[in-house]
Amino acid sequence: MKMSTKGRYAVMAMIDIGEHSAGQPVSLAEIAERQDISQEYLEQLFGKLRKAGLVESARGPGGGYRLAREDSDIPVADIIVAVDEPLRVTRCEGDAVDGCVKGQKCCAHDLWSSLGRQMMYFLGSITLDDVVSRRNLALAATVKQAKEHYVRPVA
Amino acid sequence: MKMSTKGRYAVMAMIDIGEHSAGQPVSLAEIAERQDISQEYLEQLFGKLRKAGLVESARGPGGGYRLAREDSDIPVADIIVAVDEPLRVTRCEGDAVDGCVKGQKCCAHDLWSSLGRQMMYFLGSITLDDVVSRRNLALAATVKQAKEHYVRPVA
DNA sequence: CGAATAGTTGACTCCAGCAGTCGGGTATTC
DNA sequence: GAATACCCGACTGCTGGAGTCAACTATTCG
Repeated sequence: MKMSTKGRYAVMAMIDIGEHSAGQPVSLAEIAERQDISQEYLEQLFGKLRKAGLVESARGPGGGYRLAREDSDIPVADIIVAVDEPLRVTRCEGDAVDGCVKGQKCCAHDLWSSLGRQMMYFLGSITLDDVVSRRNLALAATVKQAKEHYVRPVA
Repeated sequence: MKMSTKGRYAVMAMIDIGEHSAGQPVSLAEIAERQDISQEYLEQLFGKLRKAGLVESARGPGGGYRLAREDSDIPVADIIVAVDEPLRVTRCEGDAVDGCVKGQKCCAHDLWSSLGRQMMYFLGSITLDDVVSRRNLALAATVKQAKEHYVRPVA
């Protein structure tokens, strides 16, 4: 899991499309203007988003990008994963037990993978649509369960 | 919220102390050896951990560090926060609406702060003791609730 | 006392990766 | 065929993390 402005920008741009595309594709110039992100940078990001199949492009005048699927069908996690490179495996990362500590799984290994999973689940369960159509959020009640599940594994 | 090997190392080291300290302080040399982290780097980290009041030090021969509190009383979150600097505010971070987009709160703002909170809650609810005394974990059931709370805010 | 141990501090180097830019493409529309 | 807008790769600057080094201070123990 990784979070940078890259991922943030991508999500913002996707939301922008969701909000302003009325069937018509939305040009990067518009997005750049509205979201205050340089167009050149957006081009980079949208290259990846397109390859990931999250958006479709239309060239020529009147062209731009449109969402490949319903916004209620695009989890935020997909966007992040598409633009943020799969961070290099530093010691203890992902599910593989590559070089944790002396070839063995380090004592905190499960903690990190659990955290990563937690984040992915969270961002995977929230769609573009969710982000657009809501304001003020709070979550708290889930905490206790989170701990329960960590301490006394289900599997 | 930020995650780097810094935070990981710190947690590993703290666990190491928790496991090997039988009343006696544990020296950095030992930890460095067992966890395969350079001692010089550990020195840096422990400087912060000490200032944060998470460990106590004893100098001289036979010296080292010991946990300032019971391991069941040290949430992982505290450790991370102690060593990972409070990341600089890039555009849209923390709770402040500094420079999101043109002075206004950007459309994804709540999403990020919610994610950060989610991580903090998770790591804040897990103590050193939890990490040590468990294996294989899974959490999943919390996801649905997380989404509920995001989409239909309680407050 | 003095030597060995081990924490304390601050400055320093190295480098991957992010943020952002530029220039030249190619497809499409009108 | 001109304007629009996506497409692509290369390039730059720089921050911050990872790790090193050296000199210092406090404590123990013989």
